Amino acid sequence: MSKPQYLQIKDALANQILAGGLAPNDKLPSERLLGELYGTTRVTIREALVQLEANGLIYREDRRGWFVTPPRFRLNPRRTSNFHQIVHEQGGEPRTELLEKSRQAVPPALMAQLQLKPFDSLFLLKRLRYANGRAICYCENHCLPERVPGLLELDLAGSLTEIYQAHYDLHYARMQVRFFPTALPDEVAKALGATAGLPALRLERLNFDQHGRVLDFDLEYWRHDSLEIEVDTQD
Amino acid sequence: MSKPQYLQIKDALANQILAGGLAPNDKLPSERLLGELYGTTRVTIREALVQLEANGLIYREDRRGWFVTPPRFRLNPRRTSNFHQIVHEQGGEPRTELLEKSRQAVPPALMAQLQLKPFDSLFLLKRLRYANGRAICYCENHCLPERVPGLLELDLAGSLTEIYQAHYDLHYARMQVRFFPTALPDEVAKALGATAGLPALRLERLNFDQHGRVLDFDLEYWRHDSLEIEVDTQD
DNA sequence: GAGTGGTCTAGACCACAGG
DNA sequence: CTGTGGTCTAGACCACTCC
Repeated sequence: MSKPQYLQIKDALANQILAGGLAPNDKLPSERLLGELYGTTRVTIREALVQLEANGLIYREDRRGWFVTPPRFRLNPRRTSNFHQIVHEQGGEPRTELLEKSRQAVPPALMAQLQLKPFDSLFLLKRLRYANGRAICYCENHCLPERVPGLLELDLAGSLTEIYQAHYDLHYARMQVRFFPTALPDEVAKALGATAGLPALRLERLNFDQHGRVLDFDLEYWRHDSLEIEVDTQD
Repeated sequence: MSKPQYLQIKDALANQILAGGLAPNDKLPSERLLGELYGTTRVTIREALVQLEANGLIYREDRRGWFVTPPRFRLNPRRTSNFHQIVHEQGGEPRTELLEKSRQAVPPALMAQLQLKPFDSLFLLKRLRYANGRAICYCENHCLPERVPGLLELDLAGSLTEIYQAHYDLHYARMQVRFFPTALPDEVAKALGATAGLPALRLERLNFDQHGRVLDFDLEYWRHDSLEIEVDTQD
């Protein structure tokens, strides 16, 4: 009736991390060394580490090792605050990296939501969001060219919200948000430098401007250990 | 530059499930049989299965096998609708099982939020939420005895919302909700009949009644593959 | 070049489910 | 009782990081 070995090791490691004063982003000993310390094989040690990763207590960087997860960022899906603002308010150093910008035919799945016809086109931005040097969110913006002509010529490494405001006099007045837990797709995992199959939050957002018109559609994948969400019905 | 074997097998299995017409809750072949089919060992097959589980495409029942996940239920944290109502509206058969009811001293972590003093007591309910016979949510209700005297003598296998309304003329007027992805703690996993460490959504909710007073505090763990959340800022 | 994590093999034993 | 998934061993090779 006792716990399996890997859960005992998981608890032992968790205690070491929480009580032993390991700081966020500190590196754990190597898997082989942990195997010796706990008298077992790498497979069992890895099972324990994967459990801690699922809990969000540690994370890995590909082939570099296991590290202690820093605190989550708080998100309020009802507020229109942008990524840089949120991270900055909570004491982090935000950064956005532009992976790709292009003009594409509207994906069939988005046609209805964006009120478009076949062969209408969209601006597509693929970007990475960093906090304190750690990539925590992959983000696709599908923008209506009609609303934001010339968008692709602007500097897209910052906040879209601010670009909309400054160049087009538009802002988000309403958002339809939908999200659920899943795992990172392979390509997204690669972009984030994470393991394929890492638990993640997939978030979709349909944004409207102050005139009630559809403005853009966002698709985001957040690392499961990087955020928490708050909603107050009174806000 | 090709994918590792377990990801190829994952894709193959995903196609079999999606295209091959496996219905929700259908059972997959045994791990040993899959190992033969794909010419590899159980360890590699299991790695592929765990990936599909992380995606939410399949789930396991302890020692019974792997099954195709049924569709998620949609949740709106801003609406005060209760579990039975939500599941029923979406074509499911809801059920609530009472695991435990007791009166306990307030946990220190809740004292401030519930505006209580040390040694004040709380009613504690532990319950399981089922949809179509599948346990998808573990739920703890921490209720203020002052608001709902005699609560423990009532039938607690239904909706708390309705009990509050019918017996105490109280309803939720405001909720502070907070949630984040993590893994199931061991005890919760056992109660849900799930694997320890399964990805999950941990949800905390502080509820206020129509007089603006704190009413109760909920702690819930949802299977990661059982729900999706919708928020519309205009609602 | 040494050491790391990522992947994989070929077994084993156990506890439990189901007939 | 048979078969299942859950756990574990003791290795191996590779791709990559870091020095």
